[in-house]
Amino acid sequence: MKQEKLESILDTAKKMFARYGLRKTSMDEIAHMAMVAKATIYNYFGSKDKVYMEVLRQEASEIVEKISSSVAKESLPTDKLVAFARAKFRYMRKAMNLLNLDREGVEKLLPTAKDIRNKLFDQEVNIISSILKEGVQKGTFHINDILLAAKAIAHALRGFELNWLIQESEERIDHYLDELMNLLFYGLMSKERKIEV
Amino acid sequence: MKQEKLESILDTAKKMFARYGLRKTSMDEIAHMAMVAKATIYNYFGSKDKVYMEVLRQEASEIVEKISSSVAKESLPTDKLVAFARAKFRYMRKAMNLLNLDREGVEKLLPTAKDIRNKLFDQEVNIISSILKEGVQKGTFHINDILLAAKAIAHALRGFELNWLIQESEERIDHYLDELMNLLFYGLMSKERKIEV
DNA sequence: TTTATATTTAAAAACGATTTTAGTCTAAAT
DNA sequence: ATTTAGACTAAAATCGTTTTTAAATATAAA
Repeated sequence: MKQEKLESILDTAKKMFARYGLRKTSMDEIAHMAMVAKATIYNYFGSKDKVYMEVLRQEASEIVEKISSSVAKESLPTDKLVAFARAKFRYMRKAMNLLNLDREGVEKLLPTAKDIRNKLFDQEVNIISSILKEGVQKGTFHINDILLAAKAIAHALRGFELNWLIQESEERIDHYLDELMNLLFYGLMSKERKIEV
Repeated sequence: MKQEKLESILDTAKKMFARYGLRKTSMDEIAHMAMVAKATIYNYFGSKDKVYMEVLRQEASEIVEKISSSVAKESLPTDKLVAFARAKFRYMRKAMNLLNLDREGVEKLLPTAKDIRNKLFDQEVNIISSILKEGVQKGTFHINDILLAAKAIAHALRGFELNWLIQESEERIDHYLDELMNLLFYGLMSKERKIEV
């Protein structure tokens, strides 16, 4: 098993799935473009679906990675949370296959693909949790149930994910996202509130 | 134009669309079930699509109505906001046509149907705005840009809408919703926070 | 192991015949 | 003056069949 062959296969598969979708790209094409024999792909992956799943897995973990490193660059918990939200949407845009997943409609979705999406969600919750936990330890945040709060925030962020999928004006969405962060930090209740996020 | 005929048509159309979907219900069936002549439906509505749009419009305005009355029952701005969120999801569940809209996939969606959904969103923003405004006037809330805040909240709530469309565990979602409200009220920043919503 | 090639097999596309259905029209009924 | 039943048309959906495509396997050579 040469690593480069495996990478070549996944690389071209990723590009072709993104461009033509799962149904419209054949194993023969992938083999040809990746310059390997078709049998080799089957040796490595076993089936077309498994190739696709691996592509999804890669995109998902890439997103988690990018988000994590964006978050790590910040030191304040508040900045980390903002960095999280922004990075999530910036890099999601580029994960074409994870997105096309939605475009094809909810019911056609392979169960494994659903799992990958759920796992991504869980990882996001984890990251948010650790940000919140750090915030509590540093005394910046005050939260009773960290996990519950993290999940609530993760769910809320999905609303934005959905909205720029349906092609909202892009520019605006970011404003609302910033405002949501602002609200999350300082709440609606009467106290002085900072404006910039 | 007898009002009862018009209502009968819309009523049966609503039920049949909800049960069998737009494509699988014919004008002949609607006419037969509503006990009117097909020509009558065309007299009133002009086309099948227009009947469908009217059904959607009704469902949307019904939701707005129900939400508004739920909100009106509360007197405190905080209670109103919670009532809004809960009512929205309770009544959305029953608006099957508005939901099937999504299940059929984003791209097949009639442009007018999109408009109706956007209008519903705008109306939700309006209700939230007025709640926030009242909260500010009463001194309960402190918000710089009310409209911006309202939109951010409306977007966030869409995340939950999406999630129980994909059939999350139902029970849990409500918890996260409550927690989101809690976060919105009191924020993450360190101060004492009330628990019950 | 990997490759090229051939083979099997199940599913998707293509096709044409048939039926259904949106939308119109008319003459009779209310 | 509406409303109705029914007939009509043109377009779309459905259906049964054939053809093609593409996933997956097998084989033999490199």
